[in-house]
Amino acid sequence: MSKLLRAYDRSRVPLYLQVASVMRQRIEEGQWRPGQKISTLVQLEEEFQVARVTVRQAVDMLSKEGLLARQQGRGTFVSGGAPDRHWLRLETDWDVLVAAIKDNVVKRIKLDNRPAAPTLKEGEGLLADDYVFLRSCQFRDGEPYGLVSVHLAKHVFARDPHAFTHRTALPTLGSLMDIGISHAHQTLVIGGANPETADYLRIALGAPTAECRCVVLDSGGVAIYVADISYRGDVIKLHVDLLANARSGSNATKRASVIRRNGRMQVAGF
Amino acid sequence: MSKLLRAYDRSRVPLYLQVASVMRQRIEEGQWRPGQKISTLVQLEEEFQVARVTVRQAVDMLSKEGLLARQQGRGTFVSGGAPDRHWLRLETDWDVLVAAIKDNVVKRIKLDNRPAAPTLKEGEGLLADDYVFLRSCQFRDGEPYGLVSVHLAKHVFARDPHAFTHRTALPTLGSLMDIGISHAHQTLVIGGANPETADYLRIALGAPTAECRCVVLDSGGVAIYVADISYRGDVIKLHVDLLANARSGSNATKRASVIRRNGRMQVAGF
DNA sequence: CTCAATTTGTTCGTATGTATG
DNA sequence: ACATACATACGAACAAATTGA
Repeated sequence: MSKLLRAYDRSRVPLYLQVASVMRQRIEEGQWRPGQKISTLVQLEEEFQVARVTVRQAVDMLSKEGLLARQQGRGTFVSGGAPDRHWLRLETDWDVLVAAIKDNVVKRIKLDNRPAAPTLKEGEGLLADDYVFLRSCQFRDGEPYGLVSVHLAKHVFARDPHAFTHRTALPTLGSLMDIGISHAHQTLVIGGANPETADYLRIALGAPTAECRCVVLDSGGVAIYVADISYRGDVIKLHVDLLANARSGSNATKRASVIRRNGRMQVAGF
Repeated sequence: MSKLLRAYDRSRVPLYLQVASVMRQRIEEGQWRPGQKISTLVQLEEEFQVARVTVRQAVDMLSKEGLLARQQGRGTFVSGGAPDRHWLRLETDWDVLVAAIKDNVVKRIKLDNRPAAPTLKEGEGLLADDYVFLRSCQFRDGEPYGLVSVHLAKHVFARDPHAFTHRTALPTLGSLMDIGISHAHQTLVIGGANPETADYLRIALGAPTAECRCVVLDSGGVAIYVADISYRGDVIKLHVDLLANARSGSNATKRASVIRRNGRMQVAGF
């Protein structure tokens, strides 16, 4: 059995769509360049180990998308380059992050049912007395790309309700200088869109998303800001300077000693 | 038309699998807790706007996975908590990263065709004269989770061929103290498995992956290490301390001024 | 104990989409 | 273009187990 058929058994996505995805990927990566003649149907049949009609179905799709063009008797050609993806850069530093998102355009979402408090995991601090729940959708060119749910401690929200409801919360939070911030972290995992997220972001159910969680603790260890953000998986890009800390002069060996192998947790570079 | 059917139009993944995914997510998130009775088939029919048989197919799947248990006349129950995913922590600091992966177990892959040199993008330095290409697959409990392709400058490789072929390259590189490292960065985007990656990682074609690229430049700005890594998307987790830099004492406002809005690039927290 | 309501289990028939040769 | 096979999805009817009045 061929690689592809084994993969098909694992996925249940129609074969012609899988073949189309691989071909689209080749165009996006520049492996197949604009104007270039791609392999013949016979070659593609052999490579993907599928019937001719299946290859044709895949090529049909990409033709309709405007990526390929067929000419009877000549072959199939790449008609245009794929548009740029991964335009959204994710930041990993408080100051850069806050400065960067302070002008972001968002659309508030009205809520039917407001969850009272966030559910905090271990290491995410203590619950505040009361929270305000804010929700918004982020747009670019009229296209939604991020769905943001924020729990903001009520006593912090009360400091400047107008700013918190009309602008992104994090910069506003940063501008309240007298609130001591003892801790701020973010986590990211890759997930799949649930029905609600899929609907807001206008993507397929189960389409890959970046699930981000940002938690800010005040000087008393109370979680004053807890955000859960779902980004479309295809627009984000993360960039990390591995030597940023080393350059800023802290002790390298000391930091390296922080590593723990807690249970089955494992660590890797990315 | 319901949200789900609109989403179905966008995805072409079988409906029963989509329904199963949503239910699995609810169990993983704790929205449906172990022992709890979940909604009846009739309720699920209405919620997802699908036929009874389709709901049953989804429940069947999760039963086989051991997440749900059905009892005729009583209902369907959550049998156990979902196992912890996201066990692979991605590191964002050179020292921590190097120390952490130095004992990783990998399996070298024999190569048919060795690409001569990496393709460098802007800002990834200058090409070295010659490269050695190494490829390996990372395992945990006999399950593959990462596929690593490394271009290593030949003159660096020649310093300790045995170490570079038998251990992970990055720690070995770090141990060669006289090689000045001027720059090291990583990028991450979310991608989908191509046929080759899907085969090595034993995942579905197009299944979400974390596509990581790590580039190390020597003091002359030459790219001596270029790694392209594909991780299974479902096992990784990224954790970033937003205040790490602030704590190490560098000037916050100075760093914030680094932000550029180059073209249509946009920035966000995650 | 019986009865009715609830809930899952099973099995028709039908239609459509996918994939092969 | 055609015949064939299989998977997906629907709706509907009926069977079997559980529960509580």
